[in-house]
Amino acid sequence: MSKSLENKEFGVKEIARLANVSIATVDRVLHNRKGVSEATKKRINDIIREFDYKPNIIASRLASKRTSTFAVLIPSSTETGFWEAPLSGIDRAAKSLKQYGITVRKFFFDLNDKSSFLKQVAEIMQLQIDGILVAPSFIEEAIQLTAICSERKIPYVFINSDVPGQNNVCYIGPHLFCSGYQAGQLMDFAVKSGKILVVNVSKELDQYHHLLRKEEGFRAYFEKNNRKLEILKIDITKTDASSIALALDEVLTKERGIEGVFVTNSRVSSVAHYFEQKGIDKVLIGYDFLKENIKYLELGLIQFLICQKPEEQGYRGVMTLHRYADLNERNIEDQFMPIDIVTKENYRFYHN
Amino acid sequence: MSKSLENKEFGVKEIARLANVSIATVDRVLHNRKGVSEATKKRINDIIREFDYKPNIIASRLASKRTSTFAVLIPSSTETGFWEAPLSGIDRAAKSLKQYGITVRKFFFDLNDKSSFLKQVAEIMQLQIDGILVAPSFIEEAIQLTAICSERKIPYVFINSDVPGQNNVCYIGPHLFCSGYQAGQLMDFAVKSGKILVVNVSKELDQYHHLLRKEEGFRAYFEKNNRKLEILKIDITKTDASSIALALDEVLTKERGIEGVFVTNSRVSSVAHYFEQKGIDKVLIGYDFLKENIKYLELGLIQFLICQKPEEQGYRGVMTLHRYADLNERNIEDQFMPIDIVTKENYRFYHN
DNA sequence: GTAAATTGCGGTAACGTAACCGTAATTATA
DNA sequence: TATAATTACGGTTACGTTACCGCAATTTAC
Repeated sequence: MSKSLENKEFGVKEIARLANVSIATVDRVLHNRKGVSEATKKRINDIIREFDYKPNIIASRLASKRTSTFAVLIPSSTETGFWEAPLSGIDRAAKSLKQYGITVRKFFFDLNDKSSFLKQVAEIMQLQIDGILVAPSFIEEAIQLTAICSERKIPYVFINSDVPGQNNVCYIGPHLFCSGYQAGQLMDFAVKSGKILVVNVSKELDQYHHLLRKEEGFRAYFEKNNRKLEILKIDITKTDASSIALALDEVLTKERGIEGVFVTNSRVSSVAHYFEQKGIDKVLIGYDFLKENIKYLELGLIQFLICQKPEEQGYRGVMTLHRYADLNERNIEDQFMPIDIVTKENYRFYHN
Repeated sequence: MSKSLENKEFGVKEIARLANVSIATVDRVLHNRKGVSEATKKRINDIIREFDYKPNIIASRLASKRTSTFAVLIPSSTETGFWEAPLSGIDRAAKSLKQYGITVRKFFFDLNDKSSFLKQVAEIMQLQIDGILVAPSFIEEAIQLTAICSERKIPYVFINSDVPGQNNVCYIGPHLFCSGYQAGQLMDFAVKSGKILVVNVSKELDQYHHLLRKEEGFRAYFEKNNRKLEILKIDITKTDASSIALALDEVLTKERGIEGVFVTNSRVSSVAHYFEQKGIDKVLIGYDFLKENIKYLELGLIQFLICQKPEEQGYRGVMTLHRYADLNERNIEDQFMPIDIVTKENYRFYHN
């Protein structure tokens, strides 16, 4: 409500006055366009540094009418619906950046089809783009993308899964190993004796190594803490209910005394469904705040869900591109999501 | 990097043209200042509605040089250091709003001295303020504040603890009952038999009823789930180590078979310290992501900490004032913080 | 019936930055 | 040496909104 009165703000005009040049020249220096002699450039830069000039980004945006456009490349909504949350975070960020003239264009690929990824990349490259937020689900293909981006000097941020050493702005997503480790501790709390079963459910080989990292973390917990429980595992490479039932039937009849089950991804609801059908009561731990999972959490068939803020991943992803491309921030750090423990009692308050 | 070319943006100029008036008149209508006949006002408003005019807030802020100032009124850093986190969130928000000409002024009161609260209120009221973020630790005094604010039409947001029915913009903080309920579930997981002890540590009567709400939630869990554990409780009204040791000594010698201890606030580290000294090993659950607490979490003396994003409370508090006062949002909902479960295995990733 | 107040509105200068256009002065080219 | 190209800079408009100043026309007061 109040006006800033005293504010003889220090701006280009003042710099120009002090340097005995026009504001046009100051502007040229600020955007290091050419047409300024080294001498005046130095003079101006000295003043800028001395007075720690910070441009008024409001006026800047108004004058330039500059609009950034970012591309987002993520899987289209999958069976599990996992990507709905990041998408909604992306939309939230897009909405709040819209008023500053920033546009977000969304592109989707099919998780079952690597070529669809490259097709979308080609599509994106047609456009004038100031940055890309990408889920590098396919490693080879993701590396191809980074090559193109590097050539065109387009910054890119990885979301949800990482491909190390790719000169990306940063990574935003879970720390897989540690989340598995956390699952180990929870399992240890809930199961006092008996065997434990690790279940990996995944059709895609590319996804499989993510699951493995979680399993490694899970096992590491028991090792580090000298818990000598027997840990079994099965890989289920089909995701339909009957395939899962079959696989579980087999292992549960063969192996007696399994008290806890750890599903390394959001497919935990399938296992819960199976338990419900068969009236089995075991400690069940899995991943992700999905409707189906919450249903079984509520029913008491799932004890813990580990969630990693998928919505926020999307939001942060876009915002990070903004910080890098529009606000010129550099040295942006990787952003590991918290390892949230969601239970029957706190899920209502969970911010995805 | 690209410019918005086609954008013949629909603005006041266009409205003026369509309504056959000057932009000055449009501006008068937009800010419903007087000096416009009912007829033209209607004409302009119709156009505004028809074309769904949205003002360019960039230009608006540039032209108006309007700067908001918000006051923050929270406890000065306490023994436990709890308020450092909200404060850092407040600073983070202040920093990112600064470039838009928004100032945040911080005021602190002493949690042991109600009069210091009112003194700071008087201080604030000297200033031109566009909103207040306040921790209503003292109920009576907080109500006095709201009365003054209502009179002066200053909006206010409550943080960390609520005083219902005060016409505040919204409340931002934990849902105490539910967080206690969650603690109940965790305790139930970790303790299979034996008695449970609830410990309330607090000097201030005003704070005590917050603790009670958590205790109620805690007990409610066991009741709802038909767990017939015996739940004992003690109130400790002094916070020094020896007072706490004395009280715990007494109850632990009198009552045998206590397996779990629930401390209803961040004083849990004091209990952990006592356990460490005496070599006692029990399940210990408490509150808040504080250095001391994390230390004992790391050492395995505390099993679970329930945390409610104090940093984010501060951040959201300021941002909410901004949304209300600057962006003119209305009907802002209460923002209950998630009930985060922090363990030895995930605290490194916790975003406070 | 004249003076004073009020109403309704238009013109326009800011706000701080961006960037186009023009033009001297200098340098390169023929 | 005349002409073209380049360099180095200034002047100025534009971005969309705000808000001040001012002026007719109308209404009210005396």
